[in-house]
Amino acid sequence: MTSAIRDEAPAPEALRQMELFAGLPMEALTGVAAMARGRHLPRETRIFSQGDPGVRTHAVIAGGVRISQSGSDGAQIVVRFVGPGEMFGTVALFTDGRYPADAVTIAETFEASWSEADLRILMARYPQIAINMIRIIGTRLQEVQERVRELATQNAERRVAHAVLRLARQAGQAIGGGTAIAFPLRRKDMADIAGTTLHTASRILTGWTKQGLVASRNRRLIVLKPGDIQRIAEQANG
Amino acid sequence: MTSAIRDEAPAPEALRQMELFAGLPMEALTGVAAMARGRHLPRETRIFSQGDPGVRTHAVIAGGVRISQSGSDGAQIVVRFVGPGEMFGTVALFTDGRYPADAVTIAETFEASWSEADLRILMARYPQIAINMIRIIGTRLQEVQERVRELATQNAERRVAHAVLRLARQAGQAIGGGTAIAFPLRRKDMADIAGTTLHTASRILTGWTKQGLVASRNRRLIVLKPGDIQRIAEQANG
DNA sequence: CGCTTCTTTGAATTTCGTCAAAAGGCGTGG
DNA sequence: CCACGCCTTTTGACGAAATTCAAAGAAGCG
Repeated sequence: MTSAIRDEAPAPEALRQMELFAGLPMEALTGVAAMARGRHLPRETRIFSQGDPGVRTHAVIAGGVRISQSGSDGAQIVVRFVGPGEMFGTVALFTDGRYPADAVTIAETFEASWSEADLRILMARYPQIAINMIRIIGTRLQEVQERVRELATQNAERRVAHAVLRLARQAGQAIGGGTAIAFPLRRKDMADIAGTTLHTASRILTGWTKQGLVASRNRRLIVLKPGDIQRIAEQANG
Repeated sequence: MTSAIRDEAPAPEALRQMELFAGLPMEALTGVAAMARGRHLPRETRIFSQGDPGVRTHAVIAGGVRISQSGSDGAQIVVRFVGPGEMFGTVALFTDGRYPADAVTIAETFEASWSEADLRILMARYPQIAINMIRIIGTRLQEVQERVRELATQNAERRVAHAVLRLARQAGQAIGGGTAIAFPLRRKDMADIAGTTLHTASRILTGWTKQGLVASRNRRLIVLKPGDIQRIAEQANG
């Protein structure tokens, strides 16, 4: 199911919030908005698949998207979750013209996208856009690098702790006595994020639940004691 | 020891080979060369350290550089090795102004570097540079993502196999009956690249040596049967 | 030639993934 | 509203893989 519920251009004001277009004059934003394609998509809709040609750069205006990647051997990881104001599908831009991952909505979502050609025109006219893009990708690269170090050096519990903290920071909303992660997460998702199996992830999370560090309400994880989780994330192995 | 042996500006012709300045007119290259700072550095020289402020973008003209990262807990990984024509230190550009890793020469090296301010001027004048930069970082991001998947899903032997193949592709030179990796690698380096311990790396490599898949001559690894290594890299776990 | 650094190897231990199965939730359709 | 089936989560037992601990050999360097 890839059909849009309703199509419309995004508002220039919505673009102003986005890092890619930060620091642009209003007249530029109008031009950017004119080149955008906006789409409303229902939950669990595939936006693009690994290997698809004809790359566009996407941004979530509202809702959320899961980016995942599967290798030739079928093993899968979740690359990240994308929330409002964040870009996705930017990596393949100006490289090989194929998406390197799958993107699927995890809730009803309004997204905007631009073609590579249009973006090139915009960048030539407003170099600030290119610099913003470099900053965005550079930051992402650092984050992924961080993840590599985690995977290479830390045990499963620490990795899950990091993943939970990252999600809470990225998509946390305060609720009575804790921080809830906005979107529903299955144990399998947590496992794919932390680079472990759903069994290990389940064991760790139920352990924490029994200690009162976290709680789950209908698929949504609630962090009750961020300090304790932080301590787990930082403590040396063993 | 960070003292340069000898300083000089890089030749515009040397820049033409670099991906960052691909597709630029000669007159532009002259301008780029004028803004560069070139340095000759002896072996095992630290170019920058994790956390250093005042970020510049660097390129190796000749020689090689090891980029490594260590976490707050002391655990260390090798991010990558940088060879002639490749850039490094680009990630922090336009972000937080601090280097995210350590860079140390692994051989006598000639490197060039540009300040963030100069690069910004160059990009405003030649947007192609910005687009090249985006492509370079985007490609790197994909590679690192790949590594994340490897670490999350593959066992140590497969990861070492991937690491060896990557190095051979990047820095391999044909010698009698095999491909030698140009720079000296200790077991600890291999381990840090593959995300394991030097003990495990040693066991795996001596195993391969006994089977005749690889050989070592004074710290340099020689790949004798790339096909067999490839098979190990691709075979399912177990 | 002696010292330091790197590599190899063995044995014990631990972590984590695998196999297997039960229990819990949720929505659908009767 | 209840019963059924499907999907997810939990839990136990087991085994394989890799880290840790320990120490001996080998190689490079002054």
